[in-house]
Amino acid sequence: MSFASKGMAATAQDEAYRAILQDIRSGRYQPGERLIPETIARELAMSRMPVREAFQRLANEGLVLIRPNRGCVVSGLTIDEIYELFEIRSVLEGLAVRLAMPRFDAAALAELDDHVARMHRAGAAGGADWLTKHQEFHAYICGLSRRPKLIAQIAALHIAVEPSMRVWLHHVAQPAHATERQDEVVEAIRTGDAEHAEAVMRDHVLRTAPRLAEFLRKRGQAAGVPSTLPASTQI
Amino acid sequence: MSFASKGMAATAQDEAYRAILQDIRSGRYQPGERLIPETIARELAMSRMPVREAFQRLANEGLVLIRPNRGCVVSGLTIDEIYELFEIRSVLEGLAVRLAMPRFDAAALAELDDHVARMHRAGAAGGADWLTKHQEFHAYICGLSRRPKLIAQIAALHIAVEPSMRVWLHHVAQPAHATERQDEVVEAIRTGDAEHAEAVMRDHVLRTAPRLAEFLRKRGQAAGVPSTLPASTQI
DNA sequence: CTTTGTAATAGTGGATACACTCATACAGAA
DNA sequence: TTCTGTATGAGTGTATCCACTATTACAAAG
Repeated sequence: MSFASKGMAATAQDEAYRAILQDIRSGRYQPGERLIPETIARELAMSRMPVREAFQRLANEGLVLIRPNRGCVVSGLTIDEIYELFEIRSVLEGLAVRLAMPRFDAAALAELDDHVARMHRAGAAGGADWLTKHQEFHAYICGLSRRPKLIAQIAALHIAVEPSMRVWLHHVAQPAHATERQDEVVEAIRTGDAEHAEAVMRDHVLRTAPRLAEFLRKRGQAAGVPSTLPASTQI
Repeated sequence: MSFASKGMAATAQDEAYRAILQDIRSGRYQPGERLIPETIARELAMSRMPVREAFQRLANEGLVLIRPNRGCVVSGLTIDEIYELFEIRSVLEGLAVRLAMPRFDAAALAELDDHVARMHRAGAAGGADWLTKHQEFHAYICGLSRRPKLIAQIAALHIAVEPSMRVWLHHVAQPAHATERQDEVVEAIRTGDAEHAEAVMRDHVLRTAPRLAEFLRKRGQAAGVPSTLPASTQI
């Protein structure tokens, strides 16, 4: 289930949130595109209000930008922002794998191998869901850390770069190429050395950034609408 | 200005957000306390609606928990959650200081010393604003990393533990004791070794956790209302 | 042809109204 | 007395309405 939400929407607002999130992740709503509450509300057969509240949540997660009196646009990422997200993800996933190390017994390692195998299959099949399998691989490792907030933060980071990753994978990259790197991570975990595993994971995460960035630069994209921070937490 | 928001509220919703956030940080709204939109709306001379949207934002930041049809409560942190937040903060601030290292010229180092001096003064005066000065110290270092999202995340973490920190500092701890540790960080920065500075910062951040946790355990507090993840980002 | 002022329109933020859910208190049955 | 069902009230979620803002198109002046 990777980084998707589970359960059913209890409320209209939640339903709106999920629907919009899905459409941003999948790329249906492109960066820079303006989201009009009324339109989406009609689509989902509800009123504007729950849609607006969904916007709030999305804005807090940085997926959308709300400017007062000027509406809501899907916030693309600049190259710098993508780098930054990968930097953050590298240390967080490094932490996660370090904390997860004590829980990697034989069963966990076997399951980890399964994940890698699934990734390989999805990659070889040229399947578009390699990305999903890749996220599941990372999610499995992070999950073993048993740190709910850490897991949530990492998940949010995966989601933030997902749209960019999708166009990248769709247009050029052969996932198979990326897959071989995963083995390094698995190997490091197998050594049992937590510090080492952390370092390798950091490295592994960071390695993707420049390749994605280069692709986006060539496409001239990713200069869309710079996302902004939640207005709250500024220094 | 530490981790406070700047500028004026452009919208009623923003005003509500700031007001509630302030009251949670200061401890006026205790963990477990229920927040009734109507009441707060009356207090701020506005309607329920912007207050509700403010709740959404606060919920996303983990400061508040919204259960469908059951209202909004201030979410205290369990001991485990406090540890987790410090763990996350340690790697993020470690990253921040590493990235900030190239920008620590003579001027920056001087300003850093100023921050430490201010902290010492506030601590010696038994001032309640030692915490603020301490946050400013960290914020200054993080700010030099020039990573907006990283800075925002760290700020959010500082805010999350702020209520607990306030009761701790108010009841027992002598900030002066904590202050001497800062010098280690400054010293490490002065060496110019980024890896070393990162390690020291990690250590510095983590050191606070057990002391705070022990205090809260003795007080029997911190078992308030466990905060939850944004329903969105689960694995 | 460009610039500036103005009108029309789309869209946003907020208030109010209404329907539904949950919790509490209380009455009656066991 | 204890348990269960019901009624009542507080509070939540959503829809609709209104006032205001911003943007666009267009017209008049330079």
